[in-house]
Amino acid sequence: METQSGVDQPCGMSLAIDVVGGKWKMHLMWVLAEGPVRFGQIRRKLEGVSEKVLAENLRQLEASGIVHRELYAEVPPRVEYSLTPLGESLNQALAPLEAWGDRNREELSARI
Amino acid sequence: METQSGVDQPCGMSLAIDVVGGKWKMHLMWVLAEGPVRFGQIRRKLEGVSEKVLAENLRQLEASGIVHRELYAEVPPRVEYSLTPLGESLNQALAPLEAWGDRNREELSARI
DNA sequence: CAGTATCCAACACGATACTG
DNA sequence: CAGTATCGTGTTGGATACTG
Repeated sequence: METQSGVDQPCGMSLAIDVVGGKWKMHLMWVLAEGPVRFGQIRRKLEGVSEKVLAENLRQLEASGIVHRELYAEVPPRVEYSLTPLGESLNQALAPLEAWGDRNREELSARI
Repeated sequence: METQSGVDQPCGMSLAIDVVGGKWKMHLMWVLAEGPVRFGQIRRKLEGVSEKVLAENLRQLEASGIVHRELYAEVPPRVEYSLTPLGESLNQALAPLEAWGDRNREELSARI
């Protein structure tokens, strides 16, 4: 991750982007929003992501205080990921952006 | 840019990220929001960006229909960049995310 | 099951020089 | 002034094999 895009006084956007930037974190938020999920479940929902990258992204979101990781001492091991309150608030803030993308889906798909 | 992060049915977020992803486009939106600006002005406001990268980003935003490029046939040449209506609407959608980053600045700066 | 360890490829970014 | 052309580099992501 490219922490703090070299701009003078980091605006809120910079911080947000540092948190959810990259190819998968946004999709991850989308999956996590539906409730606690296990590692394998996420992999299946986010078709195309490698184990390495998924693990990395989860660690980063965890470090940012967005995701909570609950390890159950069982055999076989079980781990559940969920959003923290901060993560929930981020999801709220993300909603308008998603709505925007939906509203302009036609126009954008044609151009990108 | 990483168009269409390989997920089945692209959610609105994917589209939005494809548009404003990368290190500089968000900051660019921030600068453009204040009104028409010239290439050199943008360079000075976004300290650290190279001419090449700035030009690339502007071209991409232009292609996405977010930015309008107005060329004045003068000597020396003058070019002004501004937000299109679509760009303005994107800015609106971005606002909550920025507000979120501002609200949680303390907490995030410590973690990232 | 839930990861970690490696290795590799693609690409975004950066620095610099040059042009209409 | 407003770019384009080139070249080099670091980071991100992908594929695969292996482990507690």
